[in-house]
Amino acid sequence: MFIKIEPQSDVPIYEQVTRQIIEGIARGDMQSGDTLPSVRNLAADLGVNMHTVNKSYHELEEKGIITIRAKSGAIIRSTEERILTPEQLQQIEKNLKPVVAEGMVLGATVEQIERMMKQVCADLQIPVEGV
Amino acid sequence: MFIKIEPQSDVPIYEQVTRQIIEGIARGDMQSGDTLPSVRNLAADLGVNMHTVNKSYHELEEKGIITIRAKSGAIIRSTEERILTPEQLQQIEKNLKPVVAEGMVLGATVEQIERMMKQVCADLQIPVEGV
DNA sequence: TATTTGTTATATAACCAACATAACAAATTA
DNA sequence: TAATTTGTTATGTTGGTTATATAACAAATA
Repeated sequence: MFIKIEPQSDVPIYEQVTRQIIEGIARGDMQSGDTLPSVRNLAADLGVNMHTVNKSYHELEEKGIITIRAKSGAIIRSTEERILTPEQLQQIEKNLKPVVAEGMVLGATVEQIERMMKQVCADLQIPVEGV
Repeated sequence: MFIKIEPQSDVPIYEQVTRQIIEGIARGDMQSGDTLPSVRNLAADLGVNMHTVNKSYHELEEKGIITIRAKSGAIIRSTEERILTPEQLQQIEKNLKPVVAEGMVLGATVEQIERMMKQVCADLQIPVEGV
């Protein structure tokens, strides 16, 4: 798989797994309907504990990104199933706020931050008009 | 002061303090050259421990936002002193990435996320062209 | 001089991250 | 059907972080 763990990061391992799976889906490495590797397989692959991966999968389920079928496997939900709720939109905005605020206080302009956002989108290979 | 602590948030108290001070500066509630309250005063004000606020101040210093003068006080650095280093820009982009990626996977469009970013800027009362 | 300041030190309690091991029961596969 | 694989649950341990409390120090300030 495409996941790389940085053991001495301040980001917890289970969070690293969660983020990189999300980025993998955004990038198109994985599609709706695809099955994630079993928690044991991925854990062995990454050299981490089974429960660490399991925690990540449940975080993904809580975010509404995958469906875990007990004793069967984890499946990436289709985009149709993933309807953006107002709560999710609010959550994204809540996550965005401290990042933007810090950037501004450090002296970044709105234009710079917008440029960075487009750069991130480009990294995720998401088509943006004008990129 | 303008800081409100949510004790049962999953965000640590010292992190809440850090973020709200950053937002306060971005919003213009505090300006460059202003002195932050002493760690003891702010701690008493918020009903938290001295060391919790102290940790927050040192986080702000590490981010390059304030200067702590030993046995004197903490001062908000001027925008001129705060020159955006490439490392800082990269850090902002690194912080931005998981938020944007999650939004996209949940079904948000680039336009929606850009709109949210402008909303955040508006909350921070930062003038953006066309707002 | 007395007060206020950040600093440093020590100690404690609670919680979280991560690991290890084991067993269970349902789903899948051979 | 039998063996394997699956997520689930349980228990325990280790290490680190968060947050508190208390105390003392030395420099800056009033």
